[in-house]
Amino acid sequence: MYGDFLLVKKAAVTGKRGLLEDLVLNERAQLVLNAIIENYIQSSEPIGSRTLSKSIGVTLSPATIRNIMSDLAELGFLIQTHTSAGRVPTDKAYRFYVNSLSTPSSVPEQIKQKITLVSTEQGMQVEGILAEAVHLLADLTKFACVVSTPKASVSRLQRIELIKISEDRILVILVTKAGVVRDKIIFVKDSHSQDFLNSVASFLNEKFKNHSMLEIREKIHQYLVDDRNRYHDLLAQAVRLGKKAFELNNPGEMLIDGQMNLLLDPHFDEKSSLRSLIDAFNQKSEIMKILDDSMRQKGVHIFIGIENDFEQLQGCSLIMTSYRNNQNVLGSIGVVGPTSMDYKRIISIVEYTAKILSETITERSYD
Amino acid sequence: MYGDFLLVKKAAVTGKRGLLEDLVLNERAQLVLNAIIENYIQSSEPIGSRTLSKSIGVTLSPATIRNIMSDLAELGFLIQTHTSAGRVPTDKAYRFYVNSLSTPSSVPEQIKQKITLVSTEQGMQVEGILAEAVHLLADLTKFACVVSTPKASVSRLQRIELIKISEDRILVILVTKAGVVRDKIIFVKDSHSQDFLNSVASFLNEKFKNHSMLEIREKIHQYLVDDRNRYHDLLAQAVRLGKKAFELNNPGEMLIDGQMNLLLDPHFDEKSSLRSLIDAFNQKSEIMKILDDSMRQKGVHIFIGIENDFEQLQGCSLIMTSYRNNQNVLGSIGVVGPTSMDYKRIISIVEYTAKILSETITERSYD
DNA sequence: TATTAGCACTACCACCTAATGAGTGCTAAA
DNA sequence: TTTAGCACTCATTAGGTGGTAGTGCTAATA
Repeated sequence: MYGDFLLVKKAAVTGKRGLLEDLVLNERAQLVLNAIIENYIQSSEPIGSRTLSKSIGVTLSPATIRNIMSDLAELGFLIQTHTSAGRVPTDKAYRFYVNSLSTPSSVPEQIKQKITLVSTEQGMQVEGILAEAVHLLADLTKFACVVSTPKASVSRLQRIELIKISEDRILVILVTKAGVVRDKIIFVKDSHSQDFLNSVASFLNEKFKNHSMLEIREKIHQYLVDDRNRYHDLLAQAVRLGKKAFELNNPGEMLIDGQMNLLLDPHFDEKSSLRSLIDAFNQKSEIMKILDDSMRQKGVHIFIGIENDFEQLQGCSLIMTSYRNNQNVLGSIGVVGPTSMDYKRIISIVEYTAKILSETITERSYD
Repeated sequence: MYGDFLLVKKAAVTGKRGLLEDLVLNERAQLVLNAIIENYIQSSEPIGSRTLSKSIGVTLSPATIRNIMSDLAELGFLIQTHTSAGRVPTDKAYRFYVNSLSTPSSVPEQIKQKITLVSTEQGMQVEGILAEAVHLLADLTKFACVVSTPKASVSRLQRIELIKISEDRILVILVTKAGVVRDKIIFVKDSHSQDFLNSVASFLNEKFKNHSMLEIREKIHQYLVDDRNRYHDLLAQAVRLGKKAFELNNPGEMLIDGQMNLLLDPHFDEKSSLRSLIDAFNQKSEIMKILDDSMRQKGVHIFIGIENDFEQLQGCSLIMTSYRNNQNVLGSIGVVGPTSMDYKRIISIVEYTAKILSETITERSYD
């Protein structure tokens, strides 16, 4: 009763060991599974042995296919919505499918042409470019898309400005090498003249230009613990102001576009799945976490359904990748869609968009 | 066959003239109509004479109510979805209802407590405050909410900074009195030293501080046409750079939140109305136009269904109002929801949120 | 031994039907 | 002017039917 005969020792091929990973589907089973998946991705409807036997390249009778399907179901790659219905791929099947996509399919020339960012010509800043990129991605994929703004901690200082707003408020403007301008207000006890602030700013600029925010914070900390009384007044003040200026409570932001695209997708038309989607997008911190994680490793990251740690997203698949300038990885961009998305196509589009985005931002960077 | 007997000459009351406006429903018709509307707002289901006769305060038999309803239908205040169904209010009915809401119902204390903006405590800038406000509004109303960022043209200059990025690029940072920091890059033919840019900036600051962007642009234009050769070099350069710096192609932006809330509303569950909603939110310029218009007049603006110029929004009602600092009207904020929304409640929430937002931003302004 | 044909079975779906019930409009009586 | 009564309409629901796409099992076949 086992579908074991579909399995082949992977050990023979790679020599690796594992629980299920050391077993691999035999060729015909793979063929059938892939056919089912690709068919389902297109039609969004359960697929049966009869139709499959016609659409598949090899000549296999429906009965044979039924046997294979039955075994695949037993192994957890397929499920039936009800007894007499066709089979539908599980998350496990999609994972298998995605893993087997070795050749990164290239983006069709026709779509490539659409992936261009025009905002750069309009003197727009990084956030504007990101907004355009995520909008473009949403438009092309017809799913929801997210992008995280460059992490402040890794970006390096181009310039700091201190502007006196009132007796006790100073506007801090940080320009990073990546071209991001961040501003915040700090409150101070004693009033400083604008001239004084200028000196402080130029001191900070000189001292910290080209250093990452993380480094800067460390160095300032160093100054402070070293011996604060050893420094002359300007320096002491500069360090104290600098501490406030560089400690950004800004958790990093993200832009979302095309949320509503998901509604047109047949997979999200039940009220319940809609609810969790809404929840998911309201809890930005969770999505932010995923974007952050995707920054840390190279390449495209794919989270299929149940693989998502965040429960509300377990009905979706995410495809994420990072973007960068010529110096640093800055953030990540990706799509949120149904688990039955056209992975091949979407992956390539996300990849290519990230590439164009990286190029655009690199061009824009202040190096 | 006419329902004319429901009507009373309004002329007798106000002395004004008009087409339909000089006629007003008699008291009992108003009572019935209001009851139907309020009932429908709660239940979202067509309401019949029987149920109404029970729920209404006055004792009126179903038959009588039927007569009144029939007349109201003839006057265009009610429609039937089909012959044997109850009646549903039309846009005209909602308009009537909204107009008759004389006393601006106050926000319940319980909700008032929820309407507080905390971002101001975190050194966040105006955009962050706006984001919080619109999110709050979406959360309270469970509809989609929009807010426009302060118009650059009306905001007055607090300070300009010019930062040399590369030989041919200058980063311009504009800080407005309202506390908005805007940045853009301008391209120049010949390289300038940072020192020179500092002189230009301090010249521009001195000359234009406290003036609105609109005024500044006019003045610069004046300088240019006057006689550009009459000025000495610094001034000429300053004017030329200033022209570039202050001509913002930035069309003004808006933030949207809670779009997905609309999906849970029973009125938007048909695919077609969903499509036009998605279109509506993708075409930001149209919504922007409405927000802009709402800035120009005082008070709350209500657009009910068909009253919207923008076709895609004709299935919705919009409730908009402006927010301001102590000097200027800065932008507007509002909700987009079904025509059958609880106007009384939503209006008061929008109004109160805008008030809190105005206070918060005023506090934050640099005056 | 692997594949396939045949057959019984299942469950959804689309369609029809009849019954129900909430609602209307009209008319005549109060 | 209001209301009771009555005939009528139409959406909704439940029950029943046939068709269809699918399954699982078994026995025959290559």
